[in-house]
Amino acid sequence: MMEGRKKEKRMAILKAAASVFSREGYEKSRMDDIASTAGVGKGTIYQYFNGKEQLFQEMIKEGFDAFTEKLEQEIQVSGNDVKVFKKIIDFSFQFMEMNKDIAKLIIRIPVTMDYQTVEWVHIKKHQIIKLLADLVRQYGSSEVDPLVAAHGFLGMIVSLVAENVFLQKKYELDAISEKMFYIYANGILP
Amino acid sequence: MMEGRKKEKRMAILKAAASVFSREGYEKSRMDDIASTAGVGKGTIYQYFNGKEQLFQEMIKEGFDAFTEKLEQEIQVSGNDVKVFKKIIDFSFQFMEMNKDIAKLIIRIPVTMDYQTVEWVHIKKHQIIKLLADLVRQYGSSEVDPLVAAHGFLGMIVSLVAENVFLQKKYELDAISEKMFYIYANGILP
Amino acid sequence: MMEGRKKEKRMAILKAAASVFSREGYEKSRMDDIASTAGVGKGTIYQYFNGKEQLFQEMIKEGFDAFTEKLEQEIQVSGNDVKVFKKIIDFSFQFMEMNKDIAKLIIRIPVTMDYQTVEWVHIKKHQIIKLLADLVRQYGSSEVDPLVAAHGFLGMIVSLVAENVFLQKKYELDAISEKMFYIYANGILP
Amino acid sequence: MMEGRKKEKRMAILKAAASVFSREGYEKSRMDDIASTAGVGKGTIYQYFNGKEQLFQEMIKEGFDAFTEKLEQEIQVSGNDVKVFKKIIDFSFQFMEMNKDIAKLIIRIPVTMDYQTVEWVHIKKHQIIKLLADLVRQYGSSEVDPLVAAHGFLGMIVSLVAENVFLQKKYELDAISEKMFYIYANGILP
DNA sequence: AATGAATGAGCGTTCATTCAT
DNA sequence: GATGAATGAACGCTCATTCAT
Repeated sequence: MMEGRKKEKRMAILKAAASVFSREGYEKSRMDDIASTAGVGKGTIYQYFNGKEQLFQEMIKEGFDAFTEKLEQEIQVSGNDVKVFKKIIDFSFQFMEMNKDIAKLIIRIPVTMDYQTVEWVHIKKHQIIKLLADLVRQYGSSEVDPLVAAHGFLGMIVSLVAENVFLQKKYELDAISEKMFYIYANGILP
Repeated sequence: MMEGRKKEKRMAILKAAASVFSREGYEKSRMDDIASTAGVGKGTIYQYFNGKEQLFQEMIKEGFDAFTEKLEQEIQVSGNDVKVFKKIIDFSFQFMEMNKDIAKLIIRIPVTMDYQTVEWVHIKKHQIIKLLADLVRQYGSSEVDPLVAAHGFLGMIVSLVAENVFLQKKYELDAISEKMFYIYANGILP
Repeated sequence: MMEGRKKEKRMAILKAAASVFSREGYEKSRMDDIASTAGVGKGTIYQYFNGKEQLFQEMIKEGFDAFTEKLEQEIQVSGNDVKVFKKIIDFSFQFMEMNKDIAKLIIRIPVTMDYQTVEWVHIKKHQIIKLLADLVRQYGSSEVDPLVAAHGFLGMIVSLVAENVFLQKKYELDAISEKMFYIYANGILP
Repeated sequence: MMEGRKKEKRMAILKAAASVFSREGYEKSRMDDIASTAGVGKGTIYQYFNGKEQLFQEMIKEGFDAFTEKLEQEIQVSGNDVKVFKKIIDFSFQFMEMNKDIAKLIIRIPVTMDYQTVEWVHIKKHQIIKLLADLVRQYGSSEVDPLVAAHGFLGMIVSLVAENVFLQKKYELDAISEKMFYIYANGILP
């Protein structure tokens, strides 16, 4: 019971934090603003988090973990097929579409964020890259360098997600996804 | 003469700004720090720029313009050959390697920057994408969507440049460039 | 019974308050800390006291009253002899040694304490001074001003008690007491 | 010139600090208040002092140093006579009368003040006590313990100064001084 | 033109107090 | 009665900007 209430309030604060941080950026975000967005008093935030910085970190970590976890599930349920890359693109587009706040913040972790968090994100990102590199090894030509290919794949996705997330221009994500997969699979040469 | 002196001082401030902003991030950078790095008094900056925000904008704009300008030259001097993409990758790597300060800031324009600057950067980026899309139309298969391909290309470059710029891990850029070009040209499939 | 329980809890809070206030000073003491030291919930304190300030006042008052009461007893049981001053010194040293928390706070009532409490302490102090002045009148030379002599006596005691209470340097209180009494009785001149 | 201006402003801040700290106590004093009392902006204080704590320390130190310095002069110019104790009492009364702000603070250094400052004050106080003990050795009976006598002397002075400083009751300091000297010299016994 | 001392708006955080359970 | 989660007023300090020199 009690536990449920506390979990709920914690989630409300995290959600408000994601919204405000993503709209204002870390430095310009005010704890006041996050508190009133979450519908709690300013002091309440400090019952759940040590301070602004830890609040930011927790939010990023939970968001990124949710993405990674679901991405891994997605990969596992996909059959043994190169189409897994298409699935990944689709999933990424959908996840980021549904979690724009977190997406914005993950794509551009403030350069000034403490070294620990930056490093944490870096490690997480490389876990994803390793995952992708393994898939490239499995389905790709032996001519391609798996790590470079994985990096490139992630870069492509991020570039298009960013376009969608930051600029509020709606693309037909399905069509884009298909086209991007084609390019990644076959290259641009005739 | 006088003009020359002023230009010099302006450049000194811009250079100092790039260094400090890139090291500290926009919000944590202090005008004091930029002034002493530039070797001028704090008040002097306000003789050349309206304030912190405009200083940041001018710096970004000049940096990005320099990149775009030289990129266009590079494209024009490159022969009529698909190898132009390889040249672009090489050029990007080199430019970013030599202008890491600007590179960092361009890659992660603070989310908080005013809408005008974000929009300005967006327009500039799309000029580059159009340029790239034209090249795709010229040398690529008719099966690929030129805009998506251009986006993907830029994403790949940025992803690898970011790795190099932020993490101080030195890659052998030449080798990476070659591998990336192969993937972009032929895709990952066997 | 109920009454007994309440009294006990009240005493526990007062004791905890004396300990914390004396260790941290009035302003730096936190009600949280006092509550947990007393082994009660934070809200419980407010069932027994109006707030932080009143808690402090009650504690001081009870401590001071205990001192004055016992001091008066001590004086009454002492025979009709100038040695009563020696007894007073001994008693003060012993009392303060056993109630260091209260001693610290009485010696240095925070300047910020509300005027009422300061005035209350002042009145109590002057009751003691009157008591002492009467003794001076009784046993001292007619040349000395009883009030000034009483003030001086108290000052001497406080000065030495403070040294002992604040600095944790253990003096041989008996020896000191003897020496101080000699000086007060005979003066420093040969 | 410039130096003069800066020194003046520094002094103005120190004076305002003494006034506010002595009226409100350390913790309740607000930097805002000190600034406006000094007639400067809040930020200006931070150009001259590192923060609230250092401001308090500097003020105490300069005040105490001024007292000690002048006290030593007073002792030296006093002839070789037991009357030096009378001079010390007079001087102390006068100094504290003219520097009530500092006097209040010296008498009751907040218990919570950082250990360094408390220790610094303690050392200074013991320098004075040594000075007094030497005088007792010089002019007093061989029967008295010089250190205890010095402590007692200081205690007497402080007790009466405190009465005067805190309670704004004006005594005829000259008369008190004479009476106190008599007691200290001859004791209270007939 | 160049400077840097002065300024004060702005914000993260603490903690005494309240009140629903 | 007893509790402790929630609250928000309060304050020290920072730093972009101004302006007298």
